[in-house]
Amino acid sequence: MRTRIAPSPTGEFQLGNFRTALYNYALAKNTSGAFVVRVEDTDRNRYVEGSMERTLEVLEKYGIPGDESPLVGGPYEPYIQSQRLELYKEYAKKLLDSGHAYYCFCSKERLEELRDGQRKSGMAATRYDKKCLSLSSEEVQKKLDQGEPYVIRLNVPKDELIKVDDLVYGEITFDSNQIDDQVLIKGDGFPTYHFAVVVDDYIMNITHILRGNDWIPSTPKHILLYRFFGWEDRTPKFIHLPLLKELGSSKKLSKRFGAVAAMDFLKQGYLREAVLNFVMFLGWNPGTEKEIYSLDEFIKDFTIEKIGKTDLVVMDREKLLWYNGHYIRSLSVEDLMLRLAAWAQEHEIELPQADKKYHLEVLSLVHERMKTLSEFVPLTHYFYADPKVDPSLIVSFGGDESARIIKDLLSLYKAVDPKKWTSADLDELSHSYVTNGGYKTKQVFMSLRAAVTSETATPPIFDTLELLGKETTLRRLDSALARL
RNA sequence: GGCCCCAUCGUCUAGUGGACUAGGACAUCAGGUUUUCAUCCUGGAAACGGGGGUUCAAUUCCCCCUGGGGUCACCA
Repeated sequence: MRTRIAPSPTGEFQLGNFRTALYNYALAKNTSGAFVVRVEDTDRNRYVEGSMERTLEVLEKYGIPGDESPLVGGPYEPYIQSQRLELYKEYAKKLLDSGHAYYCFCSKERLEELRDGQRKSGMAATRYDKKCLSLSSEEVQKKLDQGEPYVIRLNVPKDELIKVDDLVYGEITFDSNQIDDQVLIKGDGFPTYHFAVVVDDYIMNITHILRGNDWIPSTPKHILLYRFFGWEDRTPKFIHLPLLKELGSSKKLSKRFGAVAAMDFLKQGYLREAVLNFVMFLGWNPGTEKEIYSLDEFIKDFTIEKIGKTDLVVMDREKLLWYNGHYIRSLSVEDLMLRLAAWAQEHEIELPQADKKYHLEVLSLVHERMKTLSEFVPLTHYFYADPKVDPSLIVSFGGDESARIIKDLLSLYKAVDPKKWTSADLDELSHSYVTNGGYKTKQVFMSLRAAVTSETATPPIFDTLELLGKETTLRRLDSALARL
């Protein structure tokens, strides 16, 4: 199978489009076909500089690059529509000649009036009234010669039922009277999406179209085009996918809830395999209880039959977070460090300085506590620099005896043989202090934790002290004591 | 509003007439892993929108209602 995505360079590549890309990629790969990336930059007004490059880059980063794309080329070059303008004109001409398309010279003002009038009269959908269809060829030629601006419209037949055969939704029937005479070539000579997509999909031999179900209503226009060109036998299979929605909101993805651009998830410290795994299940599932999927496994198991019919899929960011934690935990500490370093470098995030051995030890303590790479710094700051400790935090655990506890621990730890500065020894020593002093374990250990780390949640406290070392521990206790 | 689509726990979903006391995962709650947090383990609560049919039998098939969404541009 040959599949494609057709991103338009009008902004950042969003997660919804990314999901579509992933499914297209998987379908092509599991049939040893090709996944095409074709940039649809036919809207000059909305064109955003650099958008195409970033889209191609993000596909690359997630490991689902196009087999054919503006980046790597391919047998049907070019893969950027603005470079294929002549082609569209040529094909528009064919439709013009066969009477399936016509020139329209109506002004924007007239079209607006038309629409307003139709709306007021309570007409269902607003449609062009085919006024210019009645122009004689002489009149058309005359206007053309005079250089009057024009568009080319599709001549949609009256009173016909147009059937769309969708592989997940089944057969959907549309009344042609509901369909507008779609503009095919715009006033600036650029094709509209509807026209360019059909021409290019045909030329590029695309066999399956997976796209968001917001495209369902325009599919009959595309079907008509295939028919008018005489390409019925090469009409691709249509597969429409549920749209993505934000949890807690009634509508589409929103920045209010966090990242929406596929690239941003990476930047925020999500692992690509986690985002991939999360996205796979937004509209598809294998029908088994397997939930952890690598890209390769997904490619192997992905089938159209298992795509869900649901209309809207809510993306639950909590689940993504869980996936991310899962993948972080499944990494070795060494690998995690490599990933962390690469991530920090790529996104210009500053990591604390220390030698590799120390980093690894810190990492092994917070490994299972990290849900995103970006949590590393807030989770470990006290391993790298003396924290500012709020005395009241210590008091909130130690009460009136806070100063005494810290003082006792300080002298207790001072006497420890540096060679015996280990988690187990400190644990034993401290526990006997708690018992002998008649304290509550929580009172003592939480005071200690707060004094040394300024946090209430850390790895086991004696593991922490061991790694911090005797000198640092004493220094921090000393400074905490001074402020109590 | 016209047209089109969709409808199982809070969320993603399994389920294609009887094997369903409706399964899993996330989230949530309780307990355990003898200090916190996290991990891990155990357990709990949690759903077939409503009404008609069809059938010996409906979550599953049909119709209506309701609800949700999409789309109606010289944007994609």
